[in-house]
Amino acid sequence: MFKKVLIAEDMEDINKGVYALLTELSVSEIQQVQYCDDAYLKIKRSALDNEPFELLITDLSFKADYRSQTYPSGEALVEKIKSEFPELKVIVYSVEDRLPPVRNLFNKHRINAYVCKSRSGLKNLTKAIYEVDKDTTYLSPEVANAFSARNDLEIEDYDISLLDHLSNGLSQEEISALFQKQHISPASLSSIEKRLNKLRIQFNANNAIHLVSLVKDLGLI
Amino acid sequence: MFKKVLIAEDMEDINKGVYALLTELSVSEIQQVQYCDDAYLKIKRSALDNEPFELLITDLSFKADYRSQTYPSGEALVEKIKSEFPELKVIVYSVEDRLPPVRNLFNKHRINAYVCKSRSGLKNLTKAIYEVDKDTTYLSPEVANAFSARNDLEIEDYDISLLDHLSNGLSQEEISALFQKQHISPASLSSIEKRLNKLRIQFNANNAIHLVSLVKDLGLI
DNA sequence: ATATCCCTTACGGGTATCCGTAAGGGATAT
DNA sequence: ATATCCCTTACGGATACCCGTAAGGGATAT
Repeated sequence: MFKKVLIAEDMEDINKGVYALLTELSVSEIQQVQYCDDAYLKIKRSALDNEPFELLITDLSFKADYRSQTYPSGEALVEKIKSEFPELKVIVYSVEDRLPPVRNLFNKHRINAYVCKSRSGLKNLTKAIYEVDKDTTYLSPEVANAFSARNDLEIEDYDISLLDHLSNGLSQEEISALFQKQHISPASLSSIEKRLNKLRIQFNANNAIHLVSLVKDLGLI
Repeated sequence: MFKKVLIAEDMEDINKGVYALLTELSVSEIQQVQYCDDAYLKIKRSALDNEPFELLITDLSFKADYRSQTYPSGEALVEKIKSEFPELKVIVYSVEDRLPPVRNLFNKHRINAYVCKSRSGLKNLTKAIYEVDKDTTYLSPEVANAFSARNDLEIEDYDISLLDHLSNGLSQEEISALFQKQHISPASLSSIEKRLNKLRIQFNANNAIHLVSLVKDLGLI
């Protein structure tokens, strides 16, 4: 079982709950932080001291306050950590239960487990810790079909960026120009129109506004 | 100080934290539920038994699970409670820190206090309990300017419904027809265009998609 | 080499939206 | 009563978006 674990979670009470859980699992060294930047510093320091953490349990959303942060979100922290310390296991523990963001964490950042905060969050977190200790991954039941069921159809990064630009106020013509400059293909206005048409059908959207509204709710952008 | 308090919060650990806090404040009777429907039933029952609750502390978002609920959210619960038991004090305790939803809770449902879950959430919750006990309202510092500062300019219900219809995929023409049927004025296509133009300027939006995207992020719809 | 398929692009017509102008109507002030 | 102001509505042109068709080009198969 893990000996040295770091908890990154801004809310005191939850942080305490996780701490209590780890104590029950007889983890000998548990450290807690309420800011992502502190998490990074602690991990960095412990690595330099040759006493590295074995597991990071982190939330996704951290309330911003007067302290400005290099890593404002759990995702930013995970990205940095996993690129610099790929051997450090990471469990994300968050209320987010939309599938695309969860899938992203596994695909892009190679996290080891995802647990939804919920009525039985701590129970699932326990399972996750055991699984990750055994070098397997774990997915909370709430988001179990993040991969298995082809729940939302195949959406490529291209589509995401297209929708993102749209939601940020760019016209289709501007997006076309932008893609041309960035050498992203397809870039023609016609292709963009076609792609958006495909997406509208896929998501049963009446028009572009509806489409963007839907994918925002789904957490795709 | 309150003697009989109900906590409605789906997450176990937070529920426990609030319970502990109330115990410290020597509230004699504390009951806890993890579903809004249970909260309503308990309140109803206690009223019938002539031993009514004096205070409800509730979250806003409750994770949906296999149990289908009449009141799926804290807001739905609060609306029902405040209409049926207006004398029951209500404190909302949630992570939501966008101003419009918070303002709505006070304006539409006459809640007594709003506390943001955050690093110092429990401290603020304590303050809120004291204030509400003294028959005053309380607002968490994170959302203190929900009323004072004219933070987002004057947005009427008309605008909200307009933007909501837009985000649900209706064309401006369809919205015009709908408003005509509902005898909502102004209903003409021209007026709707004008209103949207005003909103675009107000929110610095490039186009309608951008506008809807922005107001969604702000929590207006 | 030719055929076939798929993707990208170009084009054109129809529709929705954007935007300015102006007419009508109600409320209030003079 | 008249003038003024404000809101609603109508209209028309410009632009953006929607949608179908078709041409070109690369990859693979025959």
